[in-house]
Amino acid sequence: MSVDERRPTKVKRLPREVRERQILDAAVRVFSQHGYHNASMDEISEVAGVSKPMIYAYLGHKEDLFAACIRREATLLIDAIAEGVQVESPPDMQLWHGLRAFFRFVGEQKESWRVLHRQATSQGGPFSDELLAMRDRAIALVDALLVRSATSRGMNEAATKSTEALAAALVGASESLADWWLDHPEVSDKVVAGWLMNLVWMGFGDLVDGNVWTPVKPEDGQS
Amino acid sequence: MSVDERRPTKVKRLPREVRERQILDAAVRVFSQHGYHNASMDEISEVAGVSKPMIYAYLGHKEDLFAACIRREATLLIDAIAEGVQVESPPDMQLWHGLRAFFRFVGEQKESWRVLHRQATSQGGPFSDELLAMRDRAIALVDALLVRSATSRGMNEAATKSTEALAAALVGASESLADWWLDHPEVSDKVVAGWLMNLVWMGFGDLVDGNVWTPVKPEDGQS
Amino acid sequence: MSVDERRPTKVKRLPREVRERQILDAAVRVFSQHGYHNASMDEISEVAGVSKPMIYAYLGHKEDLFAACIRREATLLIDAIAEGVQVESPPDMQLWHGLRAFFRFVGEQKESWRVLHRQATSQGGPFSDELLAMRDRAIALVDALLVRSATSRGMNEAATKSTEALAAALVGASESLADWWLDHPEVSDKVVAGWLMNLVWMGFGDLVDGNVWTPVKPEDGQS
Amino acid sequence: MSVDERRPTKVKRLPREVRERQILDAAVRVFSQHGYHNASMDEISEVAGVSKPMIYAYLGHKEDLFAACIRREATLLIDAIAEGVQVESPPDMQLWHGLRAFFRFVGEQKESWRVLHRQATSQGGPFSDELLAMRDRAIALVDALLVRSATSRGMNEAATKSTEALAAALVGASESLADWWLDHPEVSDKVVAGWLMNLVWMGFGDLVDGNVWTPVKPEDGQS
DNA sequence: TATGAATGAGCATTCATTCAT
DNA sequence: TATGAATGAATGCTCATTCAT
Repeated sequence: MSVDERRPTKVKRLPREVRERQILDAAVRVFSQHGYHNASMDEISEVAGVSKPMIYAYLGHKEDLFAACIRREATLLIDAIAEGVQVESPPDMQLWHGLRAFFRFVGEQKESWRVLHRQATSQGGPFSDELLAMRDRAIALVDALLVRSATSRGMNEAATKSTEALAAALVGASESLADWWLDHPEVSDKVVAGWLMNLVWMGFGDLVDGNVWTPVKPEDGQS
Repeated sequence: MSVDERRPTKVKRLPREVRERQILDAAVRVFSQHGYHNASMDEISEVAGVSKPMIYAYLGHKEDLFAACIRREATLLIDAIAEGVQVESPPDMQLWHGLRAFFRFVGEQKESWRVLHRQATSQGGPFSDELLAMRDRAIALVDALLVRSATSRGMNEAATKSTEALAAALVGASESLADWWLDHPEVSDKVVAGWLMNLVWMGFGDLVDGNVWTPVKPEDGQS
Repeated sequence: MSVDERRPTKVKRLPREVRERQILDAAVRVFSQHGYHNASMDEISEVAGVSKPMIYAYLGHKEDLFAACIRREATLLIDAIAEGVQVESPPDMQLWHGLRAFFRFVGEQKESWRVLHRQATSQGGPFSDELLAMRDRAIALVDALLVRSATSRGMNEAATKSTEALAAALVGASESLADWWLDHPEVSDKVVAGWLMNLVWMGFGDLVDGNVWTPVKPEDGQS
Repeated sequence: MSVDERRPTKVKRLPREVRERQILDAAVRVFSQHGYHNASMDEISEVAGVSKPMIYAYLGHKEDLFAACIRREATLLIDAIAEGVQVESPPDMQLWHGLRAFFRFVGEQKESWRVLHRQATSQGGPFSDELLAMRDRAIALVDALLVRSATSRGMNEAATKSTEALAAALVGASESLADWWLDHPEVSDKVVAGWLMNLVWMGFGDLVDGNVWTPVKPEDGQS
């Protein structure tokens, strides 16, 4: 058996499914390194150990290939988070576990995260649509969490209006913090998640409780 | 035939300074519309009303040109923020005015913002370095603010370690919220800034005060 | 799982002859639709319901395949014409029946005709040789007819020299008229054949009879 | 002067107009040799002594380039014919001079003729439209000639219906005869034109005069 | 100063063709 | 017999960049 693996016949003849995974793996790697535009199909095919025609036959054009990468990685991320969250838990625990799962994913799947965050956010191309949609979904989920939480604590008007915006802010903060964390691996994911949790959850709690910050002199806020 | 025809006004001999501004304006516009890679030097030269060799003579290669755009726009943003902040004010007011200036800038200079946020973040060309440096500077400023604030309120250890990370989170939250706001122009910049201020400042205040969130059951945090 | 599933009827083991016909049919169809170059072996194999390796095994390379198509269809055409012509008849009747058979074939086998006329004429691949040879054969046949006819009516020198050229002209006229006819299906094949017959036969008859057209002023013909 | 021509500066800097002609010349040559599909832009650029980007800048995509070739050559042909024909002459003389001009053109501009006849006729591609249109125009002109002629001689019904078809036949005959002639250069263009003129003009004259050919036994024509 | 003219170099894509099974 | 899997080799096209004027 091991001999077979060491000396593959000149041309490995693998089932489509396997090849597709190989290709996607290579593509994620290359896209994550060079970015969408600077990534060449040649390099991907080389890294995948597969000729270009196979890529086109199985995954389609460059754009399709990229979209497939995004879709796969985004699904992985979402699944990871979903797996972490317990639906029955109170909102804060859900958020907490969601954040932890998120940071764990970022820490373990650096390349996936880079593709998702760096490339797809960039701009243009029909794929960013796909990713922005998933980002919006994440925001909506957080929003729902915030709403539930606020409701249970007695929502006031100020909080009501702001939940969607704050959900967006939280997602952005998570992304940015994830980037920061990649440069500071000495901190554990648990700690990082804790910081963010404090910032956001406590801050939001204050808002809900009517414990709001306002400029000392109201007129200072005038534009 | 006549003297006028031999020296048509078409060939304007403009001072270098003016040409450079024309070119940068055009470049920002085109980069912001198509993204760095899809923007072609041809289109930029056309929009600028200047031939390509001039662009190369004045601003250098495409990368240089892009970096120049980033630099100019980032400087504008930073100046706008700096102008809003009063150095003598207490930390919260500084942050408040900084945020307000930031959102005002985003609202008024949409193209600039798009170039800064979308293009430069995207992929690690040599230019993103430039931008990341400025982003880091912003983070450092916020960090300093947080430190000052925490110090004045009696910093505890938990807060000390976290300031830089939280500054990064805040910057990310601001960016993300700015994007959200561009899709929800019905909200005033003041209100948006207020939301973020509450979230962050109050949350950070809680942290400093030792009023921290922790998982209900500590063991839940185990990975 | 069951025996039936292990030997699905899907894999028909057909005799070579049948497969070849399937393939040729498909090839004629595809070539006639897209032209030689734009026709892809993939599409042919798909239309034929046969995998590509089979095509190569049975009919050889693309060029060979095309040549085989040409040969088959040209043979069909020639047979159709030969069947119409009665060898015993006088030359004019032979030509007449030949033309009729030709137009009938064009009307009934449009795809065959398109392959023969459009594709093969077009470009000097090595296949067009094959077709040009058959075309030359047709011209030679017509030439023989003209010679016989002229001889029987007392050939003069002018006619002698011209028969081969006129045969070529007649073949070209037939082809062109066939194309015209495909766009004017309201005319019957008999009528069309009649027109051409008149034009050519009568004109040739005049020539043989010495009833020739000459420029009014001979010097007009000088170049 | 001659020295300058022998040692051009490394990069000749010619006005656009000149380059376009060079490119078109090369394109006609290459297309005529290899056919549209087998002609590569690389070879054209090489033959033209110009880099590919210039071709694209000046003449556009391959299809556009080909269409430009067709258009130029077709215009040359039509102009050559138009120049030969004297509008005031009687129909037969017009046809005569038209044919003579046509054969002269074919003899002198073999490459042009090959591009026009072989390539464009082939099929598919959006360019053949362009050429077919010009062919139709030629047919229409001949048709008009036939109609005028028939009218002046007392047109009968049989002739009336057939003119358009016969015009198509004549054009096809000319093309085919031109091809034949290219293989038989020993015959003068004048003689060839004379043969065709006789065939067609006399035959058509017979038709107009009611001197028609019919199958000996009418029932022979039944299908 | 200012530009039309020119190109090297690369990239996505496709297709006929052939193994290994 | 029959085919899914695999590729070498082109080819059309684009773009940043630079001369020669």
